[in-house]
Amino acid sequence: MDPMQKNPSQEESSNFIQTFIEQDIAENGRFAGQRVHTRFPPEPNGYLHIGHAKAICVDFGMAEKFNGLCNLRMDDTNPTKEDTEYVDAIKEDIAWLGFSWDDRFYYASDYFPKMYELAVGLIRKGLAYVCELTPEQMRENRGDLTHPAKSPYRDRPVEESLDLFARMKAGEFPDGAMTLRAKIDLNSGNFNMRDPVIYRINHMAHHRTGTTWCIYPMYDFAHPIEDALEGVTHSLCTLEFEDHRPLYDWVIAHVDLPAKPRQIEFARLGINNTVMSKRKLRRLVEEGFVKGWDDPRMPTLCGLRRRGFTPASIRNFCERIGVSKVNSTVEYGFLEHCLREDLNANARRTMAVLHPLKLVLTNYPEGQHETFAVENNPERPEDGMRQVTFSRELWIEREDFLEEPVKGYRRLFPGNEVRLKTAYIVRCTGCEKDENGVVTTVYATYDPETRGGDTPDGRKVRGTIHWVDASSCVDAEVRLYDSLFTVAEPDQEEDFLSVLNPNSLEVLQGCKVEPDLCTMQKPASFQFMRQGYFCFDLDSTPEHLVFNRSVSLKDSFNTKKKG
RNA sequence: UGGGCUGUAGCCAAGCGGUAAGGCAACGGACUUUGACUCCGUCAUGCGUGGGUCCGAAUCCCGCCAGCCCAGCCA
Repeated sequence: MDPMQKNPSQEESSNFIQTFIEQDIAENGRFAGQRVHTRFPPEPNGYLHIGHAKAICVDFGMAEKFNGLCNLRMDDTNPTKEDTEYVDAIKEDIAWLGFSWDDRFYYASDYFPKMYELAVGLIRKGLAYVCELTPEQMRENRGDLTHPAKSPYRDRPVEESLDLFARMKAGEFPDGAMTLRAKIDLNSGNFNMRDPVIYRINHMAHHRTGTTWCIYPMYDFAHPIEDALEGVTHSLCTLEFEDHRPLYDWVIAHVDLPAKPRQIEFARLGINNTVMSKRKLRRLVEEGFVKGWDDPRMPTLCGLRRRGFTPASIRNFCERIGVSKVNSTVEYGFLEHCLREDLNANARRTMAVLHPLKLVLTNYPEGQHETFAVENNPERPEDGMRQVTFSRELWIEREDFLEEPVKGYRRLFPGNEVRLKTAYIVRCTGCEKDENGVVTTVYATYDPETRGGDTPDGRKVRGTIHWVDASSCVDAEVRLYDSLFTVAEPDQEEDFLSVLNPNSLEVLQGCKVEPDLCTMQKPASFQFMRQGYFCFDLDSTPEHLVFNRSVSLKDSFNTKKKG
C-alpha cells in the first residue's frame, strides 16, 4: 500500500497539534510568513524503536500536512552516551520508513560555538552565573516541594562569572567543579525553573567535536536554540517535557535568537506486552536475552524490519493510533492488524509446509509430473502467475490430517474429500503409522476430473489445503516468534527480566517450500497459505533459506464451537 | 505536601453548547479453491464523580476522586 494513501475512514480525523498549528497560522502572529517547520531530534545513543516511529510520523507527518519542512537533527549535547555508530542506524531507519529530510541533516554539536556565545550574552545580561556547588551540594540546596532552592553564588558579579566561564571552557577545572546556571526563580514550584544548570564541565571526547570542548550545554538551554537557529516553528516533543516548556520559552525570550519556535507536547507510545525503554532494551541485548538490536523479537525498527513489518504498515499504525495527551497503551494486536492489512493487499502468496507429513496419491502414476499456474496474489492479477509442480508424493501440513476427526473438522481424514489448492480433489484412503503410533504417511486417491481443483459435477468440497511437491521442494528453516514476555504489562515489573518468555523463539527445521522462493529478492513478504505472513531473514542464503514469521493468519476453527 | 498534565466502550480516538464519528478487539451472519481475506449486522440513554448555569452540557463554572510527569552537572 502506498504509505501516503489515507485510510478513507480516517479521512477527516485530525489532532490537537494540527489544530494548534492551524490557529498559529490563522493568527498570523509570530509565525507570519513562515512555512511550518518541525524537526525530529534523536540523541544518537541507541537504536530507534516503534515509539520513535510515532514521533517521526508526528514530526515529519505534521510538516507534510502543512506542506512544510522537517529537519533531522542529532541532539548530541552529551558525549557520555553518544556514538557515531547510532547516527547511521538512525538515518537508515528513518529513510526506511519513507521520510526525507532532504539536505536538512544537522548536529546540535555544530552549534556549540554559537551556544557558547549566547551563554556569554546571558551572563552579561545578569541572567546567568557560574555556580560552584558540587552535584551533592546542589541536590542538598535544591529545596523541596515547599522550600525554595539556594545558591551562595547567585549574586556573583557579572565579570567574575564571565571570567570563570571562560576558564571553564579553557579546561581549567575538573568535571563537576562548577556549572553555569540561568538566574530564574529559586522559589518556583516548577523545579526546572530553580536556576537550572545550562552548562556543565565534561572532559570527555565528543564523537564529533573531539576534545575541542570540555563544557557542554544542557538540553534545556540547547534545544530551543537549536530549534530557533534552524527556523523551526513547531517543536513537537513528548509529555515529560511539558514542565520544561516555561524554561524553553524563557530561553527563547532572553537569548538573542532569530526565531520564536513553539513547543507542543504529545503522549508517547506505549504498547502492551512490550518494553520500550532504551535502558531495558539495552539490557536485553547486552545480557544476551536476544541476539541483537535487530533481533526480530525486539520492538526496534530494525527488529521489526527483520520480522517482516513493512514501512507502510508502521506508518499506517502511527496514523491510526492518533495523537493526544492521554497516557495510553495500544494493544500489540493493533500493530499486527496494520501489518496484516498491508500484507494481505500486497504480499505474494506461496505454499509452504511447516510441519510436513507425506501424502501419497496411490492412483497417480509414478514418475509423472504436471504443473499448475497459480496467481501470486488473487487480489492483484498484475502480480502474475507462477508454475507449481505436482506429482505422486506431496508434503501436507501435519495438522491437515486427523485419523479421527473432531467435530467440524473439514480437512483430511479417512473417507473424506479435500481440495489440494489449485490441483485436484483427493479422497483419503488411509494412513501408515510407526511403532509409536505416529502417522508417517497418508494415502489418498485423486480424481482426474477435478484438475485445477474444480468440481465439474458441482459437488461440494468443504476443505482446501496447501501442499508442496516432494520431488521438487526445498528445505527451509522457519522461525516462529512469540512475545518476549509472559505477562501483559512487563513495564510494571520491577525486574522485567524475570518475566521473560523462554519460548519466544521456536525454530522449525525441514520445512518444505516452493523452489522458486530461492530466487526471490530479500527482504520480501509472503503469505504462506494458512500459516501467516513471513519474510526472508536478511541473512538467509539460497542454500539455507530462513524465514521469520511476522504475524499469524487468524484461524477461527480452534475457537469456534462448531465447524 | 508544591508545580504541570490527563480522565469518552476491553484498547486507541473524534467531538469544542444542539442531543455520543471512526478504527482495533468481541459477537452474529453472508461469501469463499487460504477455516484467511472481503462484505453485512450488533456493540456507551452514556462521556471519572458530585453539584451549578442554560430551553438544552461530554462540551461552560465550582468542588471532589483517580492516574501520569517533575527535585540529573540525562535527553
